Amino acid sequence: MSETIEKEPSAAEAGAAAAKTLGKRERTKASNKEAILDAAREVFAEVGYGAASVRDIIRRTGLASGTFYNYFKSKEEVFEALMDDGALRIRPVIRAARLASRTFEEFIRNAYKAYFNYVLTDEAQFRLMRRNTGALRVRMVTPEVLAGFDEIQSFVEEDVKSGKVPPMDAELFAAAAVGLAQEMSERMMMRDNPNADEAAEFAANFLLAGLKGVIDRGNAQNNA
Amino acid sequence: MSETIEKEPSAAEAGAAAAKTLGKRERTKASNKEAILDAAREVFAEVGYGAASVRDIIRRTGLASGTFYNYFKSKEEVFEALMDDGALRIRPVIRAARLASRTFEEFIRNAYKAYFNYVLTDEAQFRLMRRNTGALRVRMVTPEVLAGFDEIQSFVEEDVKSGKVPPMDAELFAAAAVGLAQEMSERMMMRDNPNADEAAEFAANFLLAGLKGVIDRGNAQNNA
DNA sequence: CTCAAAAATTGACGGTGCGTCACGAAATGA
DNA sequence: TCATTTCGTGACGCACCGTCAATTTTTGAG
Repeated sequence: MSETIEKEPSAAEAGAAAAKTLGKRERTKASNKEAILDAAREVFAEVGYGAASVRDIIRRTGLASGTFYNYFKSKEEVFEALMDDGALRIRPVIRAARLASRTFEEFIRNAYKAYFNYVLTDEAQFRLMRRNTGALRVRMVTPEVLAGFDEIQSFVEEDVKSGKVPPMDAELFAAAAVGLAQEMSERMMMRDNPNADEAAEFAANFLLAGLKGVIDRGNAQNNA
Repeated sequence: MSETIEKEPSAAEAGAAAAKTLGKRERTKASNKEAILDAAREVFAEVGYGAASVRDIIRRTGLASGTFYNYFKSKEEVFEALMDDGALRIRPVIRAARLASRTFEEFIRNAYKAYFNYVLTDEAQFRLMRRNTGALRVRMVTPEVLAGFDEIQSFVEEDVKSGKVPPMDAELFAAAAVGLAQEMSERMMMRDNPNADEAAEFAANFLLAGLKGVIDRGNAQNNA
């Protein structure tokens, strides 16, 4: 917890391009963690979660087996970290969409667009997912992403409170939004020429119309 | 591969209530498999997939460890069998809904109703699922169930062909239907007083309105 | 620059669970 | 009754897991 300000070491030496002025400790720690995450991503993508071993992962980093456990408690934990790591990149975008959007519709369109594009962009995560499909599936919509989508629920709840929208089951609606994202993104990814914007538009149209339908039909049983 | 017709054994003996006239071989094989499946369901539900061991499972049956492998190839296989076993109970209902329904709307309503009720009914499957939520999640919508929902895609495709509905991306639409089922059923199950019919109605209204919305908005880019 | 304390790395080790296999028991049907 | 076939058994070898004491590296103060 030393909050002491670092003094430039022997200066120069040029050395690594690491612009950050950090102790060597901190630097190798960060790079090791990154290396382990990268290796894990590869291995999980290649052989699947079940077949992957901690040793397989650590071997690729050149580190010793015991070192793995300085960074992660178990195979499961590194896997979850991997998922969250991916999610962390999309989460702010969804949050930004939330803050920037005055309309619910605007928010939905932006959020889906961001999400679908992210899914397509992240090549490693893509392969990771492809490899892990079965009875035990990877949660592409991780808790982190979920939290992002939960903004949907709160948005709906606000609109309900302000009377813009009749009382309805906001939780189920948010679940629908998440389910759409999960399943549609998965199918989209499997295609030859995936088009994120198109899929996002489809999803958004679907969701917004669905909302309207639910309201019109009067699924207004609120349980609050 | 003996296709020989079974001759009544020593008849009578009354014996087990097993009405079926089967050789003892077949009978114990069936009951063993059932016992293993039951034990596996319990164990997975109690400690989760990761922590469950094949020995934990087989121990509850009183059988020897090696015997497990006469019935299943691995832990993963028995898990999948468990999932399919559950799905097998709902699949015919969805299929029946498909055959009995002349309207797409009718089909959707029946299918969702059947699915949500199934999810709530199957206590063991319920607990199994509750226990297995995380980055690695259980596929409540198993491949078997998926096949049932794929009827949705074919139904839509038919309607497209017959001109009832403008050309659209039936695959993405079906994905949406599946995603709804997966995520909404999960949330529903976590509630204190789950109401399957209500949730099913919500989902059906949502899906049908969504379909309309997608059509109106002209997400008509077909890729066939 | 030196050196002792702190922190991180290492790899060998004990333990656990997996899947196989040779053997014995049970069922089949001639 | 008996040979054949099928199934159950549990010990065995193997691979992986997570730990830990010893070792190396880094740190910061003198």
